[in-house]
Amino acid sequence: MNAKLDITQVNVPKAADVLAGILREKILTGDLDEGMQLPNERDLGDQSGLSRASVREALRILEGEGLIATRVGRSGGSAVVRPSSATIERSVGIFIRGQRIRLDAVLETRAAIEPPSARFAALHRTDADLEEIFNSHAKLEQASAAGDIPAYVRANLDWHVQVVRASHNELLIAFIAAVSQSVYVATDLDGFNSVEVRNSVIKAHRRVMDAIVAGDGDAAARRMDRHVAAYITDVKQTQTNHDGSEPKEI
Amino acid sequence: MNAKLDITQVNVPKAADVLAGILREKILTGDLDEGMQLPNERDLGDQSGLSRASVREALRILEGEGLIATRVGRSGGSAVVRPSSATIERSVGIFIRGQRIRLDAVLETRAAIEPPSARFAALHRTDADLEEIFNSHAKLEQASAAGDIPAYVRANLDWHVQVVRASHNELLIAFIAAVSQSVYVATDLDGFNSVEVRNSVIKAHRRVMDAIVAGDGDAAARRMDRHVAAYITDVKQTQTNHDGSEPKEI
DNA sequence: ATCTGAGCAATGGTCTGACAATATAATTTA
DNA sequence: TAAATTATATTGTCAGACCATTGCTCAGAT
Repeated sequence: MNAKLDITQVNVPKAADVLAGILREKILTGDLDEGMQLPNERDLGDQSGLSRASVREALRILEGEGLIATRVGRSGGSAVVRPSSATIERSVGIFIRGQRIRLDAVLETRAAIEPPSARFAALHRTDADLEEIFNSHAKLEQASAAGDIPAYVRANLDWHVQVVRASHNELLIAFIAAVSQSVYVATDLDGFNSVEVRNSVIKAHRRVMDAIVAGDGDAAARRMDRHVAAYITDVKQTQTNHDGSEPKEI
Repeated sequence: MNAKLDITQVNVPKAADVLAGILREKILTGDLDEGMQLPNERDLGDQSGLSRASVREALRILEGEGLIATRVGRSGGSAVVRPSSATIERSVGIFIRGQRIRLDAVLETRAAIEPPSARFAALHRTDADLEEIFNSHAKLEQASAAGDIPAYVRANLDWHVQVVRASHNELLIAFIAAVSQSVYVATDLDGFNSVEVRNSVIKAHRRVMDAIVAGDGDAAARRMDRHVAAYITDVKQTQTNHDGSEPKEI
């Protein structure tokens, strides 16, 4: 009689995946440090016993994960790089577009993350952070006065990112950067961003900045919360004015 | 004399990147819908004028982005899939490990996201959501009573994910899932998760669940905020008790 | 009619070898 | 010394072959 075995699924990893996994661990554990050069593709093939095609596939995986960067030419090759928030931004962007996440939900997410981020910003900000935030706001006021809506929208989003950047929490920064990227492509509506809306945005930003300068975390969180809530209201208002309130996708 | 041109950088996209970009757009715009089969690699090569190696590289890129899934064998091939949060989880995990983000910062991020998520959960939860949350909590109590710490930690994280899931905000769910994944591997300390800590966690969860059942967003947010703040305090306490308070990496 | 098994066909997985494109290093030349 | 040229090391791309895996087909047994 046949024995009853408890085997879940026969695992057949591809050669490139295995090699990528080995290299990934070496990189993430610090065994291969930032800036270090990997052997060239032919040497990697010899060392691993794989063909150059498989080696290239493994390298391409790591490149997609933002762990290495590859250059052609003499003294080129693959070098270890620090994974940046760019990878997160890319995957979040694909997720939003692929899942057809509605603009409402994206704004809701931003509204959830920004107030606590503003609190951290008020508590942890340095003088350099303040300067960045003020710079962004100056550009915002300038673009608003000039009526340059695209520049205004860009400066607006940049201001929000700068505030979160002052929190010095890299994860929150990455999340906000990723989400903002998607908000940007969707809120450049004309009809929205009227003079009245722009002026109230400027006032709200000033109040938040006051709290951050004063190091008042509670006030910063509260004011940011009111600001983003008002923003969402404005967006919904404009959407229902424009069209018959069909839910907006990105 | 040579003209002075204002060219930033000569762009030399690789063949595979171009093809991947084309296919990516077709997928994200819905031109290629979920479940549809792509042509096989040889046909794609013929249609695009590229070699099979380049086609494979393009497919590998899309696979890494979670946009297609490839199977071998007859009637295999590459099919379009919905990008899931798994891609975000992977990139966030790599980001945390690669940037050497400290456990403090990860917990801080979770503490920022969960209270507003609990608010949404209280406002949007369905009966099915409540059942999932109660199930997770039941497992938590059971594991705690049995003294099974690993199961307890897993149930604990699962409970938090379930709460956020009740918010029905896919982005927040993805972020929490990604962050929790990293918290899990780091908070399975012994010494931590004592009986006293476990009992206070259970009480806090009950209070949060009461608010969610009642649909009281403010209370849910407030109680979740207190809960995660207490959790962070406990973790820090344990760390300083154990060793000389060296900051913990993941 | 239905089950069983052997073979067949279609597809991705891997390997090999070659050549092209490119960017740096080394050399030559003015 | 500085500029131009050549050499070289490296990735990028291609073509073709064969292997591995999976599902389908169909003859034959029950």
